[in-house]
Amino acid sequence: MFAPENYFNMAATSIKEQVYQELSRVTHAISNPKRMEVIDVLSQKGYSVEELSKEIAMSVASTSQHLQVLKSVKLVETQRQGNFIIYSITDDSVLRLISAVKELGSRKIAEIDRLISDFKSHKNILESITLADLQAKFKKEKILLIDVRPQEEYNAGHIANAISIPLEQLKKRLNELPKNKTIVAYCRGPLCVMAVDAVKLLNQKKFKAIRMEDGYVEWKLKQPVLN
Amino acid sequence: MFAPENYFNMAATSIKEQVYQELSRVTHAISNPKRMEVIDVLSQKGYSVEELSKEIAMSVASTSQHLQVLKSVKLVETQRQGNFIIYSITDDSVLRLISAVKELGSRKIAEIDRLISDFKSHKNILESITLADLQAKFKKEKILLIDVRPQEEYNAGHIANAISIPLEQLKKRLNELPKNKTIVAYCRGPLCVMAVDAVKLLNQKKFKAIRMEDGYVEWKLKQPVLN
DNA sequence: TATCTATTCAATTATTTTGTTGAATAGTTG
DNA sequence: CAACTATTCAACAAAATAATTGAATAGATA
Repeated sequence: MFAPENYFNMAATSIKEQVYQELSRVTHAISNPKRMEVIDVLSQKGYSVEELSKEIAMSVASTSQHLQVLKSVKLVETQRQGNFIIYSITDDSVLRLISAVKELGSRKIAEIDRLISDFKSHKNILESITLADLQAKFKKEKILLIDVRPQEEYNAGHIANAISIPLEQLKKRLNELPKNKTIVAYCRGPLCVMAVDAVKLLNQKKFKAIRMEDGYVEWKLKQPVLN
Repeated sequence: MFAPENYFNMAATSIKEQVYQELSRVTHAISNPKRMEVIDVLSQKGYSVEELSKEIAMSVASTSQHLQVLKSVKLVETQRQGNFIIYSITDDSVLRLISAVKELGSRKIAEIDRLISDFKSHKNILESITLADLQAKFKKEKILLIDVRPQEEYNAGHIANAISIPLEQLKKRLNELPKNKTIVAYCRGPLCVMAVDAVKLLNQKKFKAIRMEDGYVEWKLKQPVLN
């Protein structure tokens, strides 16, 4: 008896359904605005529950609950450091997933376009370059790349050849910067304004400074894989 | 007064929150097993609501509702054909998103590993190659690539150089196939068993046949972008 | 071992989501 | 223009989710 249809409809269907069930657990985990934010925040560096709860403006217990959800589908992992439990992104496949969501979201949802243009006009964001532009620029002229995020985020990982000057220290450390090079400032990514503020201050002080939209995460995803 | 912190905390925070809100609408749309299945089914070809409701075993009204959710975040789009409204995937960025979810899911969720190994042992799936293997094989030996999905799915798009022999016609069309070439059969992708059945039949009839795990979607995502 | 503290669990309530049924709508075809 | 039909809307009940508070736990330090 040759009944190929049966193979497909018998147990396969139910296994297929179970697979969809499991896969949707992953997307469910990032289908909540707060959890989305958590992933984004953790993309910069590891956080303890308490520290994270401040960053996302939410009670410790709720933060913990969200983290449990993310952990149960292995989007984040834990590691104990003394009294604290540090949560971080499991690996780059998480970054790729979030990046795919962002790409689709910002390309497809009119509302996001509107929000981003609101954001930009509100912030008076003028010139800015991307990672691709940066590489081209590197070849043409002398450039100093500065990372204006908080020191801990720089320590957790940064773009190659960037030096750390956290925004809050910038004003006091102007003497460290050259006037004959173009200064490129970056921070967490397209929606972060630390680099905007840095560039504003630098231009005011007669430095030649521009902002890079992309941040550490965007750069990291473009690096060749080592292992 | 230089108070950079304010820039970040003022309106930016609320815009940031709104962005997360909007982004999570995208992931929410695929955070339901049925909608996940819908996207997967639509990845093969466009479907009318009624046709789709049969494929996913759900009432027409519910199917329509799920489609509205997917449409509202532009994951699917519509096009009228006579009396029917045909739903399809908007573009490749949707495929990339789903593919990122699948990668993360199958790499991270133990449950999915278990389901897939259940599936494989149940189906007695032995040898199979991937897309990468196929290209290498093409150079070394004579190969005939057959697409055993239903005719309409082949018509909607297929791997280059593949010929269409739907599984249900295979037995009658054995005379069209060569004995001196290796026959590679593919269908919808890793979890579809049509190619398994095809290979079983072909081997039984003394053809030299193997199965390719990847399907049309996997192939399409690897093609260079044209526009 | 005892104490201290970060984190997690449990119980609760308000809100959202899901799938159904049956009615309404819009668009096509004759 | 009338009849038909695919699709969508509306209303409902059951189930799941989110955020809070306060209690419990597990691990580290002294």
